[in-house]
Amino acid sequence: MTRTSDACRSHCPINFVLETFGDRWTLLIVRDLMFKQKQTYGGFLESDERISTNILAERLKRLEAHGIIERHGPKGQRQVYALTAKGKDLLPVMLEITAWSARHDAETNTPPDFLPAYEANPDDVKAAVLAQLDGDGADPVPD
Amino acid sequence: MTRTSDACRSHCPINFVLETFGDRWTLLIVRDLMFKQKQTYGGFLESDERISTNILAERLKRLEAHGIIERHGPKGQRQVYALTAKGKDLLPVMLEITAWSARHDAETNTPPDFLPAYEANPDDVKAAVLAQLDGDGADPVPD
DNA sequence: CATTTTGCTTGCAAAACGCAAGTTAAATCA
DNA sequence: TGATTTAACTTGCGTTTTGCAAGCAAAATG
Repeated sequence: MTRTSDACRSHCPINFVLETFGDRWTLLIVRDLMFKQKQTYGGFLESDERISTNILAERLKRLEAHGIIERHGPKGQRQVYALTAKGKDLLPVMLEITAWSARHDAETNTPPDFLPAYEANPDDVKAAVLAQLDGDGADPVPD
Repeated sequence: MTRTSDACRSHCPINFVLETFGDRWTLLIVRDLMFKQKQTYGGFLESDERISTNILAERLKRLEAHGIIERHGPKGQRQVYALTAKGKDLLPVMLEITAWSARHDAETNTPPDFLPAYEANPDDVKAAVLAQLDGDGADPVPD
């Protein structure tokens, strides 16, 4: 088990996000919560990248400790995970990452209409994701 | 030495950046190149987070292999590193990361005037960074 | 031309990862 | 209602990655 409160290396803003998200798995959980309507342990496990169970359990604890997600449900029982306000606030970062990959990965999963729509009006795309996160039945987003 | 071409886990755009930047060090090198006018091995070593020499050498190779940076200089001799167009194109991601940390890290190094300026006019901030990268003597940026 | 600095490699212990196999409790079903 | 399946984790263990320290060769400096 890793320490939950890493002695922070600096308060550089880039380093600050690396202290929480600087590994190959953590951001995929945020992606699943933000874009893929997944909110259970089993849901995260099913994702294409095949996270292993011990890593997933540890990352969920870390994300909760950092105030990015919260878990709901009686203890010892099935949990439902959700992004906190701080977690939802990562949306602009996630969308810029998506846009960068759309520009530079020839084989990206991102649908071809995402990039022009996002560049023309980023706020509309953000609003659509947030609306869906806060629970309407609108269309899914990026990838 | 790690394999330079990781079998990619998926072409999800979030995962795509993780394949290159999903560790605790790689993005710090991009930060140094983009915001701190560092472009040598020794410069990167001096940063607050204290990267070790073997990790730095390996990450520079990886970044070059992924087309994010290029090295200039006769082989075997002192190299000067610079961001490629693909690397510079990470600027929007870097600025959104900076903004998120400025909002959520109470002890952030980011100067207090960055956030309002960036939110009021992100394009001006981007233009200022790019101008400096492409070599004028303007004011430094975020932290 | 001796000394220091720079750019990187090597070795090794410690930590993190990733697969597989448990374990425990809830939901489903006969 | 008792048996079976499913979901949510935990544990063990071999492999990979990290991170500290030391080494080394070439260039810069004195």
